[in-house]
Amino acid sequence: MIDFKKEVAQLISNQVSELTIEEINDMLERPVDSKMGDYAFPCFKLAKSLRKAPNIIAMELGEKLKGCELFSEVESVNAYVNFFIEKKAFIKASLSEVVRMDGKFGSSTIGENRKVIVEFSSPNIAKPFHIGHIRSTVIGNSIYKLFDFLGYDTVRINHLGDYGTQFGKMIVAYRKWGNKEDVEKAPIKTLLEYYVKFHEEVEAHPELEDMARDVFTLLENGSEEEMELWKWFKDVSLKEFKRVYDILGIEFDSYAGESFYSDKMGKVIDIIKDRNLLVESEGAMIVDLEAFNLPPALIMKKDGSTLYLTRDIAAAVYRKETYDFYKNIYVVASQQNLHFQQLMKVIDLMGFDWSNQCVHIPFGLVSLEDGTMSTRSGRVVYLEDVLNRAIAQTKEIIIEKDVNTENIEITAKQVGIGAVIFQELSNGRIKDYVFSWDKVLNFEGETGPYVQYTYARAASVLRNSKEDLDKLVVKLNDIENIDFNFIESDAAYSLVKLIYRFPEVIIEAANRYEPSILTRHLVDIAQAFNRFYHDEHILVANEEEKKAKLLLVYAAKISLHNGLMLLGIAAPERM
RNA sequence: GGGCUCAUAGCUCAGCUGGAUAGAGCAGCGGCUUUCUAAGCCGCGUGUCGGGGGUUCGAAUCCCUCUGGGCUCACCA
Repeated sequence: MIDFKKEVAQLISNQVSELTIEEINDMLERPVDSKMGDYAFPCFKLAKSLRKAPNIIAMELGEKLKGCELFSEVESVNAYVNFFIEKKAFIKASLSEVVRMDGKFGSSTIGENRKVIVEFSSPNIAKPFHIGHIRSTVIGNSIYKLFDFLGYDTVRINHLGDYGTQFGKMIVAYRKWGNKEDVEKAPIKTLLEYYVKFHEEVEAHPELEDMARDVFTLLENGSEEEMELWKWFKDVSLKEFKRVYDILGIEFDSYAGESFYSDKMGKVIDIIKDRNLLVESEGAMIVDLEAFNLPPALIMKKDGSTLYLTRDIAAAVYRKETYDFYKNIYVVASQQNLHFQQLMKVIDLMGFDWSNQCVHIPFGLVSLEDGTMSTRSGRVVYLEDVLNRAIAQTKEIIIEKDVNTENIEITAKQVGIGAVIFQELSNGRIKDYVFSWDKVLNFEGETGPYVQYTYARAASVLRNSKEDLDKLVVKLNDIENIDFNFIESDAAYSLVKLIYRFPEVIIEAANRYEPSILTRHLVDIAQAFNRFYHDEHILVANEEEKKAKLLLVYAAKISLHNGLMLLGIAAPERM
């Protein structure tokens, strides 16, 4: 595809020797108002070296650049030189690209032969999968899809919280107050009750803590009875988690959680020792990070058992050895910023030059209207409930609107789940937010259903065109014979512009690990499409006009489809 | 107290590595369906961009400082 920005930079570069083409490219911007042009070059920086007023420079430069074929107009306004791309060339370049990519529009091979690991979701065994977990799950899934679409080899890892003293507590609690049937009926809910009770009882009976620690030590040493219970807890929990993943359509390549690394820490500790990093402090073994303005990293407890950080170091080393990753991405809450700073610093000090290939992608906290979520106090909104309620509401709307859809169940699921995921990916990751039923169940405006609806509209137009879709695309392939005059209106042209930018938006979203950039762009495309759809009639009698417009609809439809897919959202053909 | 982070319209938020009059959605009011899906489209905004300094031709954007919220700081994960 023609990179129009580069073309502009080249033109200017021919006239301006003071700046390199890269510098010019960086300086080029898109004017706030498209009436001012497609690209703008500000001349302020040249004022010093040319010893002229910026507006004079702009005027002179503008004169020299007039009359080149890719640009219909070059205009100087104040200190800016504004470029208007020749519309037909632009439309042709944009839409040819969509057709050429044959459904894969927006994808790339820039990541070829590079392995990217995305660790995400990572819930704790025997704890509820609540609304707080949606962030890592959905953001991580989208980041995975973005990298996958850009050609990277990807590995999705669910780093389960399946290890630690908490399981000592759980086993003690189960033995004291539990019974098998209850757990089998509602595993996580019941196990959580035991866990809560443990914390209540421990106030009056502090010896329970010691029991829990002892039991965990037994578990760590592979004691059969404890292992069996732990395995059971894990199995029933995973079954519940998978139910949620199925609804969301999310899969993992590996469920290697914390316990997976329990036998891989000795080696890591040896390296730390060999490097003279391990020092004793208050009975525990630490790596002193004071020189880096960080609190000490605890490697080993007084009693010799390891900690979360130790396991994460082992996990990183294991992953490097196993996958030889180009990037090792952790989609984990911002609460753990310090943890990851320490993790990466220790890896660095251990002499691994790949420590900077590990990247923590933090996100903000979800709280409830009555405060922070707390599993121990039972103040929690289950993710599964949110999803089911969104599906139920969608079903009501479908029935009320009497939508022509083959299968209400499937459509309701696609739209309901889409609404929840889209809402989650709408804003910047780092922001904290308060969960609100009103918000997730609102389907108007900048929402998932709005984008899906737009997609369904486009699909409907193509259906109604009475053209066989496959044949249509082949026909459209004949780009030379399409008269782009018919899609030069403001409404059509602004849609083309957004479609043109779609591939670069995907790259930016991946580079910044920020799916919301894509989410926002999809809303823009949907808005532009709806305006076009409303203002102009597509299935007109004139065959030439119809052909041009259908090509645009087709391009919009593919963009929306691929965009939604990258967010982990289905694109329904009817709704 | 130290570190990290956030603060933009009534509410929820965009605003890319500084650039031309700061933008959406929601809520509110008013329009638009003999025409391809009204989950739609169009119109209506007097914002100390938290306050104060600084850098710059130019700052919501970069630096400093203050205020306010969130997270976090040794044997949990």
